[in-house]
Amino acid sequence: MIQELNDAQREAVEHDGGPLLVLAGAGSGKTRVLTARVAHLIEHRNVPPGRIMAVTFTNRAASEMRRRVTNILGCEPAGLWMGTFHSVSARLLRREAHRIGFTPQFTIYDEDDRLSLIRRLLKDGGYSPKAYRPAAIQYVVSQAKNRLVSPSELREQAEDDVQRVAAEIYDVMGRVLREANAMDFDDLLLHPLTLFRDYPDRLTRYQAHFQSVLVDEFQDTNRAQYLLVKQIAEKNRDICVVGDDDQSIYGWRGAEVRNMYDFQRDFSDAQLVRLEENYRSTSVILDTANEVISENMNRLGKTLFTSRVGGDLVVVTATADEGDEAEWVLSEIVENVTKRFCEYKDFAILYRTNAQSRPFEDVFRRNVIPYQVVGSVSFYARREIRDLVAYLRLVVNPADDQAFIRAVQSPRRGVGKTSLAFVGRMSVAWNRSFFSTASVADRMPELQPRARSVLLDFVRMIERLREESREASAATLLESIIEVTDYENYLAEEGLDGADRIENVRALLDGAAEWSEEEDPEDPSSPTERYLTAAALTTSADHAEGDPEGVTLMTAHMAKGLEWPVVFMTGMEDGLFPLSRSMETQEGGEEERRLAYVGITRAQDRLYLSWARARRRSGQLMPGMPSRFLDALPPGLIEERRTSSVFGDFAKAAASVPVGWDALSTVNDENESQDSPRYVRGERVRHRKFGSGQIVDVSGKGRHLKVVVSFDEDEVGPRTLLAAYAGLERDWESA
DNA sequence: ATCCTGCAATTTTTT
DNA sequence: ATTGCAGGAT
Repeated sequence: MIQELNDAQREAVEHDGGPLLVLAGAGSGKTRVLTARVAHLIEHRNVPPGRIMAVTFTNRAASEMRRRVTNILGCEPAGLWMGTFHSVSARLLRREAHRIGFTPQFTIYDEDDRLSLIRRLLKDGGYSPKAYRPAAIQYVVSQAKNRLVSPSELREQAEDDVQRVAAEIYDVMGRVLREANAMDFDDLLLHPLTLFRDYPDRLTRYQAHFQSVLVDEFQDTNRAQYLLVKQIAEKNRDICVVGDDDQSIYGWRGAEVRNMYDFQRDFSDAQLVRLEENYRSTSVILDTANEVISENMNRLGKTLFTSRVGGDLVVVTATADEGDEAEWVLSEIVENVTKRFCEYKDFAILYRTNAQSRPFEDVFRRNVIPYQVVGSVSFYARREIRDLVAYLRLVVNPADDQAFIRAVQSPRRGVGKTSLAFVGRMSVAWNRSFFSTASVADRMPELQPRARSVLLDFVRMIERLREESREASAATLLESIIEVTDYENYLAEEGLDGADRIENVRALLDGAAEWSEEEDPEDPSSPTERYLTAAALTTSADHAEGDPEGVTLMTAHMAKGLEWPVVFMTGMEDGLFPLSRSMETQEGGEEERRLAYVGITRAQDRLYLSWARARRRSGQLMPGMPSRFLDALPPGLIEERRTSSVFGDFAKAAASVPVGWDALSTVNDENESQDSPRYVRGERVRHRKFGSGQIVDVSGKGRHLKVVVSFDEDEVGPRTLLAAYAGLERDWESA
């Protein structure tokens, strides 16, 4: 059943035989068009699902689209190549791996793996990670890859030392990754291009295979991504790209809006369809959005309209600080829920940076309001999860040196820096993996006898697991890993912290169990390999923490493509939104404006904007001025408010701030006692994990403030906590 | 030589 | 919250 479509939407859905560019404004039914088109291809043009490639940018968007296509068709479209660019590429590369010097078991290195690899390579090359920050090197290399710049080209272009070193690391890293049978995120997009260049018959095959190609969020594609879909679609020329230049917010990741112009040049017969009717927002909200975006110079230009004329005014509120802001948001939500019969899940709180979620979480928890945070700390980033995944990776791909380095040291088994460094040197000398080098440790008299036997035991253990892996699912394999490493005991020895981690391990097993069941005959890779692919490509953004029926908290970036009846855009201060770092270039400035536009257009019925007169950033109290995006708003569309705290009710403002920030100490020492919440010996506090307790000692200042808390729970006892990270609250109940 | 403790740095946005 | 480093204990 195809839902009702307007003329432009129908044109895009049913357009047959040729390239199609859909300029889809915010809320114009873009996802509906894409899903309807996929369903249309399958149902009415008899295209087998396995010959359709539909790529999106986030896993969320992909699963949403799959859900909706399933809904329209009434059954799961088996074999459909639908997913993120990275996951679709990974699937393709697993089949073709051997042609480009990999095995189908190749590992995907995530950002953390790559960063620690860069650190290792810097040291091997004799560069100090202090002088050449790995993060900076990684950024330069990644930008180069995204722009299809080779190591030698980067070296030629290099303007400073960092870039020269980056070029060298880029060069070395390419070889090291290949030897480790591993690819990083950028490689997933680049290797298909290499494959097609070196094996034109492969390109011909995929060109013939894919009858139809669809691309969502086309404005966010980088050069490699565009070339990939362009090449695949060049033969059949049935390619449909959907995008909105006003919502291009990933320039920092290499996205080039230019691809939208190039599409029209490369496919000169491309049909252009504009979706300009907005079905989401009231005209008040839409006019506000248009006002904000209209100040940008570089636009393709389009006019959005809505039939939902009028609507509640946009509320712009000045608050005292981030705690006051959070309390104000809370009170508006509570009022809306009681008076307007909204549900908590109708609300979203958007912010520029992840760090801003904290005050909201504190206030919601204190008032027992259900909420979910999307994308703060990734499940897969936790130490215990990374440890176990490292074992899994090593079992599947023995050349994965990063996995070896991690697994062999955790749990501690007596292999330390020195032994590991020696194995590393030998592995470079012999041009073999760490694992294979370790397997002949008995022939290395330079190693301590103890290290020798430990390494051999470790190698044997992994090999036994590899034997087992032929039969076993990812979940069973993980269970074996946990058993032979005695991992739960290792965690249990860490005390209460460890108990929490054991819970996470159980969750990992549950997640892996689901993967083991699915089987896809089209796909040559084993369930375990596919599980690892998913684990590597699943980011924090895919996992919401908390109550799915509650208020949603996320960054404005994450919100793209989503909508809520009521949206709060918070932290609307100059320097924060727009972020000052981004304002260094004109490009960056325009992108911030587009980000604001994205945020505003998420709202269906009501939009709130708020800013704080002062805000603690990295433990420092910073004065704030309203965002320049607020200046542009026409008076007729907005209602200005301020919280009572703004009128000098400092006691309330100070009390509303989570304890733990000794904020003013560096700004103004005299006012310290007056304005900054601080810890007092004897005060009762509560910790998320450890429960309630009493402060017995305080030391340090600013962001280094430390407190010793004697917790009531006997198992926990006294603990020293870094206030800035502990997230302590005042214990109101027992106060 | 390994491991433990304490200190410092990290975070703007994400695959 | 995690990681890596330095220095001291084992």
